[in-house]
Amino acid sequence: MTTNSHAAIRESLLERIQAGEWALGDRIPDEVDLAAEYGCARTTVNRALRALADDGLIVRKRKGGTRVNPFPMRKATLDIPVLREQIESTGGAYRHQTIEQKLKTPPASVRTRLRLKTGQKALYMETMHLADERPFAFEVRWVNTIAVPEILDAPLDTLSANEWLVKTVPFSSGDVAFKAVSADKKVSKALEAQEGAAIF
Amino acid sequence: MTTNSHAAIRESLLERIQAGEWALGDRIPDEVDLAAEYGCARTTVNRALRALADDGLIVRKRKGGTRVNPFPMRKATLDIPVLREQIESTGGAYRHQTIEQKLKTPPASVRTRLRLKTGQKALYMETMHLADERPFAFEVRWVNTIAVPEILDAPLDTLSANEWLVKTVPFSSGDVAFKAVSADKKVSKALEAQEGAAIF
DNA sequence: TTAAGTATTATGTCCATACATAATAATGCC
DNA sequence: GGCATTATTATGTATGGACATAATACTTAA
Repeated sequence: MTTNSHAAIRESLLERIQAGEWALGDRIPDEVDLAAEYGCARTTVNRALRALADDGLIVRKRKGGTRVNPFPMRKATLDIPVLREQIESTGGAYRHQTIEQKLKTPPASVRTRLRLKTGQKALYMETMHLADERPFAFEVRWVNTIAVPEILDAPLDTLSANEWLVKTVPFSSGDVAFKAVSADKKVSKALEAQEGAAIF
Repeated sequence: MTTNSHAAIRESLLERIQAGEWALGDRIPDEVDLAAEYGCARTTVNRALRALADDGLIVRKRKGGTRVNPFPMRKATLDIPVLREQIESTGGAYRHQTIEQKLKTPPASVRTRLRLKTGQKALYMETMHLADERPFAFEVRWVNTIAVPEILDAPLDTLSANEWLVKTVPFSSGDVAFKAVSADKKVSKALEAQEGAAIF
């Protein structure tokens, strides 16, 4: 109850579910009760619960209440940005460059998708994609190393992680999520720097 | 403006974007103006815009306003339910059964993911998955036949569409989305019927 | 007993308002 | 001019109240 926001509540509920406070298929308290418990408006709880439902963690039914998804289907969610294709289709030469690559604790949204518990780390990668040596896209990626431990030894210098994953990982074995982000401060700095470097 | 709901507004904006009312990277009216135009509260417009932003169709920045995503990255989103693995891991015998399979107009949420225009159809499939002849899961699936035209001739009797897609489709070529749904009326009817049939 | 109709309940949605926050634009100063 | 400071602006989030709706639980009549 440190801060009262939909994100914090979502966070808290996620932990409680993962901690086993409610079993699979169990009904969790309704919005009014949770609002009382967290000391906020029902609207706020509603938003948190809707987010969890979108992630497939809980199932909601009118009158029936909200339940922990009794059918936690193991699914691999791959968002594959096909950058190489996009670039080569316009006649450009594709190249990529790894900027950062290390184990890190992911934020809540990613953690939910990867079905990691709080504190568990995932492989964090930042990659710059270049078309004709000009920066084209910056990509952030999280990989669940528990599901895909081989990636730690993969030859990511020559293949992009994207390609490697698509070619190597049996789809039934892991949970992987990619995430392309829009440019923020850090990114535009990197883009500028490279753009400058490309000019000279 | 027939009905005023976040879904309708989202729908309308999606069409207007696809119709080219605003170019890529263009700024669209801000929430207050849209609320006035649609005759609703800003909250409602906000929700619609947030949904579109989640789908990657628009990009939002504080003070900067909302813009049509200038970087419409083509990406394939695969949500692969690995039902066979799940069933066989518990020692069951897996079998599936196609219940329905036809071209249909998808709802907005699916259409957005498949990047189809209004009115364009997609392949709609309903499949029942059985473990030891007992109904285990019901699955609804939408496939963009423009991206994956070969599926119309695929041997889906022996392979499930799931397996066929995973094995055959080059990931860079198409937009496919799967969607597993929780049991509704129609489904539970089907489940009951099959359960009864399995007993005798 | 079964079917039809009714009440109850938890989620779904909308509204009007308020304040927070990030990012740009404008300002004033050296 | 260049730089730090201060508006301004559009989105982000939260609230409390209201009504809609779907689905269950209950009741009543055939």
